[in-house]
Amino acid sequence: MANIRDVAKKAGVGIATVSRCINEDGYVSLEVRERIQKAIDELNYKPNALARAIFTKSSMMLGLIIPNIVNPFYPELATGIENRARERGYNIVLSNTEYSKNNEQNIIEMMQRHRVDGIIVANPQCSEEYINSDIPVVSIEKKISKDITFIASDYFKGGELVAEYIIKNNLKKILHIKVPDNIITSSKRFGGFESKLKEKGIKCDIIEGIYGEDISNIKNRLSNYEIVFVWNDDLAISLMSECYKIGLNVPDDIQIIGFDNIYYSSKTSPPLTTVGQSIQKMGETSVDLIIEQIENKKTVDNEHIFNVEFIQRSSTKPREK
Amino acid sequence: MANIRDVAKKAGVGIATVSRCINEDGYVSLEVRERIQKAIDELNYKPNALARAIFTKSSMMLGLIIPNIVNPFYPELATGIENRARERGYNIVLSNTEYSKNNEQNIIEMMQRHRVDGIIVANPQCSEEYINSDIPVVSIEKKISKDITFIASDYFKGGELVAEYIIKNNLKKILHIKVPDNIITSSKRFGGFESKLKEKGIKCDIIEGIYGEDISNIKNRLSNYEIVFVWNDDLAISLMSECYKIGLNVPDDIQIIGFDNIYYSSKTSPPLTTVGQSIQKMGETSVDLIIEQIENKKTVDNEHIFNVEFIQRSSTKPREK
DNA sequence: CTGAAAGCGCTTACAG
DNA sequence: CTGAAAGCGCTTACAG
Repeated sequence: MANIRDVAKKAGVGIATVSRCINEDGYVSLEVRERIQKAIDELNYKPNALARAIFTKSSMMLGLIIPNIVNPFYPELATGIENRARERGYNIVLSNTEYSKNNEQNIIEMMQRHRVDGIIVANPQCSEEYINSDIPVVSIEKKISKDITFIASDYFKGGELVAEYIIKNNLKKILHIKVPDNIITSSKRFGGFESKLKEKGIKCDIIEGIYGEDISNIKNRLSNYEIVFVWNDDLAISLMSECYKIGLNVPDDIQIIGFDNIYYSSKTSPPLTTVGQSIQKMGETSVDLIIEQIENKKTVDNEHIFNVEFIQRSSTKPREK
Repeated sequence: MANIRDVAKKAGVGIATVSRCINEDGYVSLEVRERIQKAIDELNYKPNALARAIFTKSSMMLGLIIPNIVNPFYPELATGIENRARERGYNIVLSNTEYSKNNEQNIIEMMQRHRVDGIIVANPQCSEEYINSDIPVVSIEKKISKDITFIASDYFKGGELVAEYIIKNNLKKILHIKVPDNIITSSKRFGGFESKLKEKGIKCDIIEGIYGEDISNIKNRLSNYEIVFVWNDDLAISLMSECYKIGLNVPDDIQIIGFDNIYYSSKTSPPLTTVGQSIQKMGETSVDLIIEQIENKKTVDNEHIFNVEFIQRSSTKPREK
């Protein structure tokens, strides 16, 4: 593959001039510019961004670490991130950890070696590795430390909104399927839900740690409940599927509420009532914040909590007023 | 950030020795190795993979271009690709084009500049850019040229399987929602479907070019049909949702068949009958084939067609025999 | 087994 | 406005 020297020779100029021309930096006479462009086209020359990065100390690459790529929450987040990054001239190196801490450590190491300009991580499992990193980090969903920029939705309020629905509709037999402890350590992620219910003296059963296929383990108990609040839409959709199989009608026999408002939650039968996060916007903001850190070399705002909204669809059935 | 010279100085050795030690290449005495390791740890030194790449002409990065990240088909494909790439020591630079040719051209250019070792592209819109690329390319879903390795499922057979179901069940009022022409140009993607039907003298209505929200435009006509074959699961799921809203029972009033077997197609109510592709396996194979080209600098097999299977779930209702 | 030197492809002062 | 030179952080023959 042609290099800058080949182009310079062909155009009959010095390599510094070619460099200036490519980077549109400093004056190059029109006539020379045309000669250089011609040489570039003829040689099919592509500037080596790696060589450039090593000098400018800026690779124009952002690392994106997500735990899982099947739950559409993360792809939607990634879309927001990728589009904004591209707008801003950055590229995304994507990795998913499959929720393995060991994978995550390897990925961080690799990204550091490749000199990404910043790392955006959703639901991090590691912490030391980010704290010790010389590279700026933005974390989504889970706070790593005071110094690391943190983005999340207002989970507390989300929980409250669901509790309010339950209270208003006078529902009594309640099941809450909680975030598995190994996924988000903060067990009070939906603290607003439990505290609001407790305020009114309402009890609810809680199951923790269920994920994916395990949902079928609880199907026998399902008919005991009027409503189930599930920690994310992905799992709520699995639960609806289970209800369909065992002949439990949603929402007549059992109501279901999820969390996230992923793309498919409006496409289930019935459409899923959920607490909506501004997924794409969170992604875009994470890019803006990491670039701010990269360019200014300092943290400005280091906590962004996004609002959530209760989205009433047909998997719940509010009492007529 | 520390560089190799800092480590060499601290360990009291030459930089060549540090390099050998890091790359486990050539002999370094145990005693020296320990001293170097200590210096690396103390300085928190991370070898600059960019500098290495520029010399070895191998960035250990693979470009992955997908058109869309919301249809779970592509994330699932990406998972297969990413996991296999990591196993083999490669990293993934991901970009999605949003089905825009212009985006795709920019992405290719950027990947070439970043000297990815190979590009895997799903459903390419460009062709010249790949043909002229010095970098190996593997294309999935759509063939670019004779010289570019191509991976796909046996769409023809998939179409035949669906036609066979229809014939066996003596269904007459059939609608086929076809691949939009702007997405896959090859209009005979499911040629097996139409030809098999024609063989038996069975007619079917065809709609082309519908995507996403537009599905609601055809809902008035839906009740005219006994069965709908939709070009992918993503759209089939939207269609089921539309049926639910207008009170059409699946499968009693209308049967629906999709294509892909994405993760959510088993979780709809009712679960979706579909033609299954080996999505993850296609991803893994694409990585193996691109690495083969990178390492041997030549194309070995340049066409891989994966088998498909008819997956009977509850959105169809076969006649009792 | 180990180090000095040349070179990978670029950019950036510094002269002219 | 343009070019020669030094240097970014690494690796690889080549000596020793």
